[in-house]
Amino acid sequence: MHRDDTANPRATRPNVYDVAQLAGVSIATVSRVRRGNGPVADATRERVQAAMTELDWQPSAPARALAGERHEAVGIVFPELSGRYYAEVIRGFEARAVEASAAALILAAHERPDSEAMVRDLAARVDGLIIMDRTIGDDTAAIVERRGVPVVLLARPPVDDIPAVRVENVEVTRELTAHLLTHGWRRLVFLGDPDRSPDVAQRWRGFQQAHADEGLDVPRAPLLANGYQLTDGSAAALGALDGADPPDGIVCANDELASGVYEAAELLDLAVGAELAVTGWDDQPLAERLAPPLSTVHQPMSELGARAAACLIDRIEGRHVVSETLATRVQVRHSCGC
Amino acid sequence: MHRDDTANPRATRPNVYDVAQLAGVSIATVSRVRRGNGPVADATRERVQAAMTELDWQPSAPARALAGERHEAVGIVFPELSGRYYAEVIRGFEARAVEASAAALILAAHERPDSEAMVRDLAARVDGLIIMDRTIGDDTAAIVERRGVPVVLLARPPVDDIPAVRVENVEVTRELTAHLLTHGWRRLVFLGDPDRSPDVAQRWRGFQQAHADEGLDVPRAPLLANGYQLTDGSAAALGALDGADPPDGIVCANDELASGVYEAAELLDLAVGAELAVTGWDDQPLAERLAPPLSTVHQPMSELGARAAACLIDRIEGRHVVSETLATRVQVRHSCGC
DNA sequence: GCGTATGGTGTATGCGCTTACATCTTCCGC
DNA sequence: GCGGAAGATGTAAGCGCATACACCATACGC
Repeated sequence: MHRDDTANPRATRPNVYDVAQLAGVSIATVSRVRRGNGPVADATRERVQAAMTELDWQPSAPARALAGERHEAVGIVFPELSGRYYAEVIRGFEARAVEASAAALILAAHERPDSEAMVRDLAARVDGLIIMDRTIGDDTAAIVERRGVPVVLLARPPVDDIPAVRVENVEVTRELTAHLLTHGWRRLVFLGDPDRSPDVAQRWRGFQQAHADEGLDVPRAPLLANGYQLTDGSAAALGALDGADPPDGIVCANDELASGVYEAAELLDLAVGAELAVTGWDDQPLAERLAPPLSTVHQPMSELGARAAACLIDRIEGRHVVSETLATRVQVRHSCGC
Repeated sequence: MHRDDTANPRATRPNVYDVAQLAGVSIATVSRVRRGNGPVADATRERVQAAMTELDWQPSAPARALAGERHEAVGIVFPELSGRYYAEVIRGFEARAVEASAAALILAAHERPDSEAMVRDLAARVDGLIIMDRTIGDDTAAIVERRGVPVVLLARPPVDDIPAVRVENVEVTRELTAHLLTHGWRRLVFLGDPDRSPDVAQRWRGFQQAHADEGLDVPRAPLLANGYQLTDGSAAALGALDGADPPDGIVCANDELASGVYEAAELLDLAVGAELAVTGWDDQPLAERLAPPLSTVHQPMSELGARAAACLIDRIEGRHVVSETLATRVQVRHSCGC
């Protein structure tokens, strides 16, 4: 025996040896019963199961991972957990992970300077990793992948052999912008920072293309906000609307920014929908509740996380997967004047 | 050597032996360099570090956990990840966990039938566990604790030796309700299910006590909703407002339900604030944006998660901790008629 | 009746790391 | 000049599990 059996067995967590001893079998049999593989006589199985219950034994996850080379865990790296979008993505991710009986690890890369190291540490404790948005560089993703941990990119472009799950951004923003332009709004600005998110970069491109399509001057620079929260939107909008040559329409990179624009418009006594067009992105429940109801783009947020998780699990299990683009659609309400 | 060195070393992840061999030292020295403990000559340290970098070595988390008996990971179990409240709590939790350089595991217990087993499985791969709200029973929490995994309860009452982190619910709801009553609203109902959440149960109690304080009939039953989303609120409110003896004020268990009540009021052509008082709970950013701005109770959502994580880490490191109750405050806006 | 599948079980090794302990140098004090 | 402390490094024994392989029955073939 590997341990002093005269000591109080309750002083520490039970292990296979304890169960085996109590059931009067070897650890191999205990393992076979637990895993449900290999042949075991019915009577033996019952004895072992009784022992497991009696000792309240739960196998050590690290030990299993070490012996079996599988962590039964997946991780997701995202920039931050503020705003509904990320919460929904993580919700979808977690649900799919649990369905595959894998533990779900999360890491908010934030603007943390050591995020690359943290990601690599995370990679050492999962079977696969989802890397989302503007968090860490493609090179780190490649390193993780090279180390044998499959990666799926989320809301960013695929690289080399690493597949990505994204939503359609360009065409739908083009359509949305065209909608505004054909309804007579002419001095549109785009609110969001293309440099800080691949998604936003694509939306900005769609916004520009719509102008080109109509033969209009193509906007050269977006209106930048400090972040993607309501207050960021109101601050940026206030500056633009109160300045020289104010816009008559603001295409926002998400719904929270749009809410901020509403706030700014209210302060400046501008009627949204009549004097100022505003559009969002995400189609959160709140979009419908704003006054006037917000025209926006619907994207399947939780499904995005779920699909990425599904792809990741496929990769872990050795199946070949390809990049996916999930559909989005313009959701017209009244903030565009309709 | 434990492995066939003629094989391509890149075919598998490098381990301590590879690093040790490359640096010309023993694995003990490699470990010492990595952990930064024990005495190591400067020259040796540099050689080892160079080897680690060259091989791009990341120690196996399971192996470390198995040898060191520490997972360097903490987990949180919550009922669901819909709604801002849970997202914020998890945000605070994750931030604090990472600060303590622990990985963050999440598990949505949902209404999953096997959630108890899932929690026990989760408990086998963390150093400590936060159990939130109505997820799993106290008995399972006790089992986890008895197995040597410290538990901190979140938004539910402490039991035995398991500390809890909560917000103040009773007094503040009493104050909020009294505010409504003294402003002339008389036929108040409480919207939420006390049986499904300890927090809501306390809020319901505060609601009742306010009536008793004023010498009024104490409401005997709350208005139940199917969940805590906007649509749940509107459905429930629609039924109540459209029935016999409609209420003139609705005290909601969270802001999303209150938004739903707004929707119902709109459908029935009732002016919130004038003909119908509505209050929420959470004080989400959206509360301020509703028309009229929502009177609600402010609670420190992300701090709740952060404090729980801090307590958990204290417990893991052997420090004694006591239960905490975080302060809340009534945030009067206009939906109560003020 | 003996050889041989086959089901049931045990033994022993390895997963990659930490660490107590052993070993071997230096270098200092007297 | 010698004993011994202190520094530097190596050796080996686990941590708890999975599993290849060995082993022992029994049952069946002919």
